[in-house]
Amino acid sequence: MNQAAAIARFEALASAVRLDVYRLLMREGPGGMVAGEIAAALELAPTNLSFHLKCLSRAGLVTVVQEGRYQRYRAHLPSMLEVLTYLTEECCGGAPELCAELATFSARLGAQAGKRG
Amino acid sequence: MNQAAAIARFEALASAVRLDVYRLLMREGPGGMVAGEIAAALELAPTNLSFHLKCLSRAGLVTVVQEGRYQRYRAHLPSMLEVLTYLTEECCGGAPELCAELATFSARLGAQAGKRG
DNA sequence: ACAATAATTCAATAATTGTTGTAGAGTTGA
DNA sequence: TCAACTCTACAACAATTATTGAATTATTGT
Repeated sequence: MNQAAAIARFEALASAVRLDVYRLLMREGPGGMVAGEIAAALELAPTNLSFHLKCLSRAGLVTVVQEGRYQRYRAHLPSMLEVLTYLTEECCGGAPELCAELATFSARLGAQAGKRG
Repeated sequence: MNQAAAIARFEALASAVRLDVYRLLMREGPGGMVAGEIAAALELAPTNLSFHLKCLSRAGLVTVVQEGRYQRYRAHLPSMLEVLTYLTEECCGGAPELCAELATFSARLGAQAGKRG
């Protein structure tokens, strides 16, 4: 993961609308939601939601698949794992035992992400 | 943790300068760095660095303590834990076993944060 | 083919954020 | 007290981001 990709993901979550959308999709889990459902749940204008969904998907934080005339969105856990790994790379140069714990945590989140797709 | 605080933290990391600073402080670990050292390491103008450090500290991602005429900055792990918890609250409503794994991960990062202060 | 539905793209406007230079507040050591 | 040093506060300019409405693309069912 490079710096530009990490910034795109932080920018994506640095907006009230997008943070609400992402957390909603997190709560919804593997089933995901179609755009209209998200708009109804958060009371957003379709145009505005579309703008923010595109931002989230371009950042890699959510995935989209077309279902007929609907677009189904899902939170994408592996991309969050990548961000956390990027943040904590070479962490605690003077205290390597802490880094071992981070590695363990990453492995756990990674295993979970595998189940979600 | 509320939405506004979470947004402040994502905004804080959604800038190349601040992301570099945060990762540098992460690598440096508990010892932290004074502003001048950070400026030298990243080749930043003092005024500009000060602006970004304030943003990071107001967001709670770094801590500052005064040491004589120096200001020492350190990455603050508990605030990162809070953000992750906020993101994954009520995660995977339809698959509770995944949430159990997230709880485990949070506990681990929490224990680590305790050592760092 | 047609009308209805779902979602996006585009263009215009409003609002926010980043960078730079100058000045100033606090600390140190003689 | 004075000069040197570290860092921050303020103001001005440049650049980016968010929201809205109208129009467009694509799909469904009759």
